[in-house]
Amino acid sequence: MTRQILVTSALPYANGPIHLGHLVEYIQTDIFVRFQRLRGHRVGYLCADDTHGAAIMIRAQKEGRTPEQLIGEMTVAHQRDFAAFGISFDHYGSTNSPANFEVCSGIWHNLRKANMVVERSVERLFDPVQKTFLADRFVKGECPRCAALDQYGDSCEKCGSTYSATELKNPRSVHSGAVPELRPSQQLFVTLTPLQEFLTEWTQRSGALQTEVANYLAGHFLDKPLQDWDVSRPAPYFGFEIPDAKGQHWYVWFDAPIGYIASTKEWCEKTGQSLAAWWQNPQCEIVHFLGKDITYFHTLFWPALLKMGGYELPKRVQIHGFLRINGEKMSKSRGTFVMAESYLKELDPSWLRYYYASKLSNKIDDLDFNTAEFVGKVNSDLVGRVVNLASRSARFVETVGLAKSYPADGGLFAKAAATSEAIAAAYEACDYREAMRLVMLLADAANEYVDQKTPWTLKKDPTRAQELQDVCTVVLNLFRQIAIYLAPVLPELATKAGTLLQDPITSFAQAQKPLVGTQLAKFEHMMQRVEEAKVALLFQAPEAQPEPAATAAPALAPAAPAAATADGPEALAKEPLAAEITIDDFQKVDLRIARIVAAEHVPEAKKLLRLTLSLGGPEPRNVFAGIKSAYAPEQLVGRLVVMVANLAPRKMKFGMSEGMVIAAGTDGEVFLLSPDSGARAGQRLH
RNA sequence: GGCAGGAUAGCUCAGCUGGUUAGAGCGGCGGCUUCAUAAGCCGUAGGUCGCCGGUUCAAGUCCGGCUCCUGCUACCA
Repeated sequence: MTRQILVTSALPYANGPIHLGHLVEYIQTDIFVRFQRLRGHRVGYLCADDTHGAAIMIRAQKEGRTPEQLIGEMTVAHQRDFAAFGISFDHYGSTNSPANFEVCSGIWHNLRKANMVVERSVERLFDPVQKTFLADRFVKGECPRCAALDQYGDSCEKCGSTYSATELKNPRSVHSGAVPELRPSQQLFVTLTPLQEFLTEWTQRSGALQTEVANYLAGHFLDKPLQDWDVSRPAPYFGFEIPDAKGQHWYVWFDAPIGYIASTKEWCEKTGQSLAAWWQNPQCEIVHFLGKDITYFHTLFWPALLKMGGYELPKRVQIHGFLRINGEKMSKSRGTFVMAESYLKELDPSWLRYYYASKLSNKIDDLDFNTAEFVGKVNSDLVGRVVNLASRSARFVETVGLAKSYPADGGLFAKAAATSEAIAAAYEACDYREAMRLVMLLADAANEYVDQKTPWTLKKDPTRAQELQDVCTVVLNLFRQIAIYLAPVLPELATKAGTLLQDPITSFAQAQKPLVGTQLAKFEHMMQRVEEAKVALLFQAPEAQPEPAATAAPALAPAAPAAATADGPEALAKEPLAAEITIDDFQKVDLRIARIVAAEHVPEAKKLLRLTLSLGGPEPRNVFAGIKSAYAPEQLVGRLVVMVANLAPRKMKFGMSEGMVIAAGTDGEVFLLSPDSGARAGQRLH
């Protein structure tokens, strides 16, 4: 039976280029899509750029252009990278499209009709010093239930009760320490509680989710009433203005997943299909691929939107883990944040497709890119075992072609044909690792056969020409089967195999019947070996890159610009400048040079070190600093740092913290500041 | 600390509803071959299946406890 399958990959954010981490997902999805097409199913593979939100707006501002210019440039870059890796979208749209606005409006209309948009003026806590509304987590006070001190505005860590920030007794702004005022704020919420039962049922019993994911949702969100979802953002905001709420915009996470539908809509209009046939058809299987970081948007909010919008829910949400590089998190400073574009300069996309396939399973585990393993898999599996089959047989029969009828092969072809369904089941389950293992076993068997039949000996005896042709016919057919089974992963190899054997590979079913009597095209190598040095170069830390000559690949030199620094716009884009302040504001902050006289681990804390800081005077300060990940206590003792000396003392789990040490860095990076030599502890910074 | 997952050969991982001597690939070691992109084939050595206890005729597989690791989250004032 022909199935109809709509497949999506998560929409990449238009704020940065595609990197190797993204590609895990797009390659995983593309393999699934190509597999389904080879099985003869009707597939739509849709994606788009995710373009809205404050980050895009702010970045465009900084770069002195419009958000539209920024996202226009980015989508070109994204699609170029995807194309280079063979990602075979049927259509690639943008969330900033008329189609998306239309679909968003339709869903919004239904939410309104169902009274699921809660439009209310909320009394919220406002910081009169910072002049901003305060999120729950930025207010602390006494728990209204058990009167525990120093609790956040959303829940009490002592008694576990939840409440709203306005219920806190003696609230304080976490930013300024000021007493917050109550001020009205106009907010639009989508309330999910009417769907709580439906979502519980769907997540726990539909079979659409991996079990870890279902458990995560059950224990994290569905065990208590789902909170209303704040979907409005006041101007200025780059996004769609909400049609019935002047000055308010849909939050980017509202319109981003809807982009799946909008992209489908554009595709349908372009190709004369009906959108309803894909999104409102219970026979159509909707499959989403995404990373674990965006699980909850896709398994709670998104199903709710689909349900209310009158669309079908996904049959499957396939979630994968993150990419790690040689056992570590990807990191810009270590040079492991490798852009797709950098990879493409020296390496073959097919290699990465196969490598990821050989590692991917149905689990949410992270996937580790190991340089040595990558080289091994490409050179041993692909070149040594698979492609080599053609190399060691095709040349013997270049002039005579394949035998007229398929010779006896001891059941090899039949056995490989019988493996077809097991391989297909592994692809279907996204257990590509298992699929690759099964295929490599076939390659092993074929290589054994070559060894036993020694075609090179047959060649020397003209009377055994028929035997030689028979043996090569067998080997080339076994090779072709493998190329068919690998076609979802390695479409280019399939094309080359089709060209060599003068019979294009278009279907998985072709593996069931041997090919006979065709002529052969002139033999050409189908895949190059990879040099380890080239792969290693990819992951070198930025400062090491200007010296490629030290490696075995001197030809690479021109590619790496010998930049004097690694400065770039990323840091600023990630954390935009704060609102302007006056000199008076600045002078409220008393920054001092301090000497670390003692530093020690806090055994129970994951991120904190306990520092004893001297300002030169008699009373040292006790400060907890979240720098454990980057500094060992021994290396800190004696050095000078900058501290906020007049910060209100704060009671922490492990004791009082009497100040704050200044450091730069995001995403786990930490860089302490040091004064030039000559500065003394206790001196103020002006 | 809370939640979710994991811990099986040097490395990456399989081991379904408990059942004979625990598997694969890579790597190591030894040999064979030379058609092929220094590719291929054969053989071999490696494991107290994290720890403790329990259920059972029988546990890597089930139950309880513990240790460690990963992710999310909280503690980065």
